[in-house]
Amino acid sequence: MTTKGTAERIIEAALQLISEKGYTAATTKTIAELAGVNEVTLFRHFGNKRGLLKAIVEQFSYYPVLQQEINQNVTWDLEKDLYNFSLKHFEFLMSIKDLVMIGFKESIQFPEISEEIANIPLLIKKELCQYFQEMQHRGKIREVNVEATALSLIALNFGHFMSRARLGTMVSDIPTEELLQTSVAIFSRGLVS
Amino acid sequence: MTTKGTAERIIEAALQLISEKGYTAATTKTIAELAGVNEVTLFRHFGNKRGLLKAIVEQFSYYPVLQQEINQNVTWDLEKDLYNFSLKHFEFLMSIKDLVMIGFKESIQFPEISEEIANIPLLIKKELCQYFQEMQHRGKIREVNVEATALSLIALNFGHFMSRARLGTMVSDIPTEELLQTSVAIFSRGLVS
DNA sequence: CTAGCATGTAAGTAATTACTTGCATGAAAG
DNA sequence: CTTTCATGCAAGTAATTACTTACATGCTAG
Repeated sequence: MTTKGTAERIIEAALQLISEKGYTAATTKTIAELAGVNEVTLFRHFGNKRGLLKAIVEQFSYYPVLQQEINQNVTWDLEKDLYNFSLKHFEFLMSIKDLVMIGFKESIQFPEISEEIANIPLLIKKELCQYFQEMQHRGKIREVNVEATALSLIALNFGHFMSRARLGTMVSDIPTEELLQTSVAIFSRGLVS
Repeated sequence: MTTKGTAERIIEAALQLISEKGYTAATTKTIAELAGVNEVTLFRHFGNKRGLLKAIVEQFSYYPVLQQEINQNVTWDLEKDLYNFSLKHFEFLMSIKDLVMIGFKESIQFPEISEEIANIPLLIKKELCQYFQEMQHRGKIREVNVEATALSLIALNFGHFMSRARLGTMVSDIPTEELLQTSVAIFSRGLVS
């Protein structure tokens, strides 16, 4: 089907441009140009500009979260697990970087988006809480507020992601893996009893 | 002088609207309305719309960074110092929330802004590196990559800030102080030798 | 009192924007 | 071969946008 191909190309172009310039500044004309499609084709597919954004958000909500991948590779070795998770978390965020940026840029104008992107940390928090609770039962980490702990690790990874995604190497040129390794090393040492 | 008053009101209105809707979607008309000023007054003060943004960024760069405040209250008690810093860091980011948001929203369209906002973490990193180095000399923390450590703490606080600033209590309703306290407790425990 | 200066008001302009309509084309499917 | 369907192309529209010009008003300093 060539139909699906063009629609996808339009969505990709819109994703890129809206994440770069914002919803209003990304005009339907430039989106169509980038997609290599006539502007009318865009309206025939999505009705209007908001329909395009809606399509993006829908694609967003169907995006597989890294839940399974986290649970599968658990070794119950704290530092190893947290490093593996943080790396996966970081790479996941990078892979949906454009979507995350749109979410943060247009969250006030389009509240639906805020709800969608808030789902990601919520799901991850849930998984992490279960993991930390089990680690507490096993006596491998000390008594802490598991929710606050989970949120802290998420914030840590998200902070690294935002720094790299928007500022690149302007703040530091330490390789991402090394950065994550150091932060996870500190974090896991701070959790062991 | 009423002049200064109006210019400031226009900047404030622009700050709010551009941070909410983005540069393009925040029209000069709505900015003038929010400032309670005629639209032409805006152009008489700043020439054109970009001049307004420039004025915002300039105000931004003259903003006092929390450097002194960090150095003044140092007790060389790791957890106490880091909590104090994290709270100040968080409150500082919240106080310039609109500016930070503009920085992240328009960093691609207006690269000058990126450079300005990248300065904040850079300055803070420098201060933190000095602190951690001194703490290492005093034998209070173990041998770690101080730069990566500083960046991690900054990322941690920034992550908390972004979560609260954009998602509010959607992700969690734990009070900010409690969150910061937990994350700093883990972080500082992970640093002690 | 008056001269200057910041602001308001009214009106307009050229460009851009989202979106529409009508028609041509070409490829695939029956 | 013909019908259907996705797309391209040309042209246009109403609304909005950044920005300008000309003139009126009111406050303040000398």
